[in-house]
Amino acid sequence: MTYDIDPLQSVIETLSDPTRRAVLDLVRAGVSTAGEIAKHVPVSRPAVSQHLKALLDAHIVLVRIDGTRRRYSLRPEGFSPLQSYLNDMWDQALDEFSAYVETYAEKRDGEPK
Amino acid sequence: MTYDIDPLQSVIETLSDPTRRAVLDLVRAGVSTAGEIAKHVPVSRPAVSQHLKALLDAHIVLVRIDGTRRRYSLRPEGFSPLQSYLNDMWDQALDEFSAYVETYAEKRDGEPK
DNA sequence: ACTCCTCGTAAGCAGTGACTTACCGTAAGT
DNA sequence: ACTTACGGTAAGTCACTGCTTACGAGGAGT
Repeated sequence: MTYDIDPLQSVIETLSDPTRRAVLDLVRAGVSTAGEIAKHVPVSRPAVSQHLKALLDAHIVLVRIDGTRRRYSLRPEGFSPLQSYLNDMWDQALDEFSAYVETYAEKRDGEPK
Repeated sequence: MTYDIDPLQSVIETLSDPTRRAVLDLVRAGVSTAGEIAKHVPVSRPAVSQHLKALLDAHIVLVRIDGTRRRYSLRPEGFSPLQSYLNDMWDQALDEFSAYVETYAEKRDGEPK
């Protein structure tokens, strides 16, 4: 991952790896520590650490230090950039649909009662 | 891109490339042909074709053949897997928030009037 | 039929990113 | 103090992917 000033880019990029999503799912499910997560995922513990770092950098996960452990938790606001992006898509779809309905209704038989 | 039976995986993976999102944005904006898109993007025309193929495979874009041209258009339903995934995240956030509110209210002073 | 235009596909290359092993720092328990 | 458990970081490897150039297929117009 290079620099990433763009929040949307970093969120999508981070979510695009399946293993990383698996890690995220475990965090979501309450498995909060790196070692514990590693037991449920087919990669080594350092790999999990690296994924957790990526999730942190994308701001979709939080750490709380707890003695020698680090407890990770979900940070749902982190998904906002992605959600906004999707909303744009849906809006567009709606706009085009209503435009289509309008022209269709007009060209066909004008205003239906 | 390997095989991808998983729709969520293919959508996220496809959206994760910035150039590809730029191509998608142009399609959204009504620039429907490969050659025309290539004029607005800092890569070669074949590169654009490859991106369009990826978008097709992920089912977030459609083609209509029009003589010697191919007109691409947005297919918003293609985003559904991603939207569902996000919804899960938000739901989870809501659940945890209300659980927190409940225990907090209970432990603190019982049911507020 | 010949040319022009549009565009997908093949092949090859270079950069990136997801892993692994090895290592080191640090808190907790005895 | 010593040991044990946790876990982040470094270095190196390998596969993948996004790019380019070169090519070929197929409609449209003359």
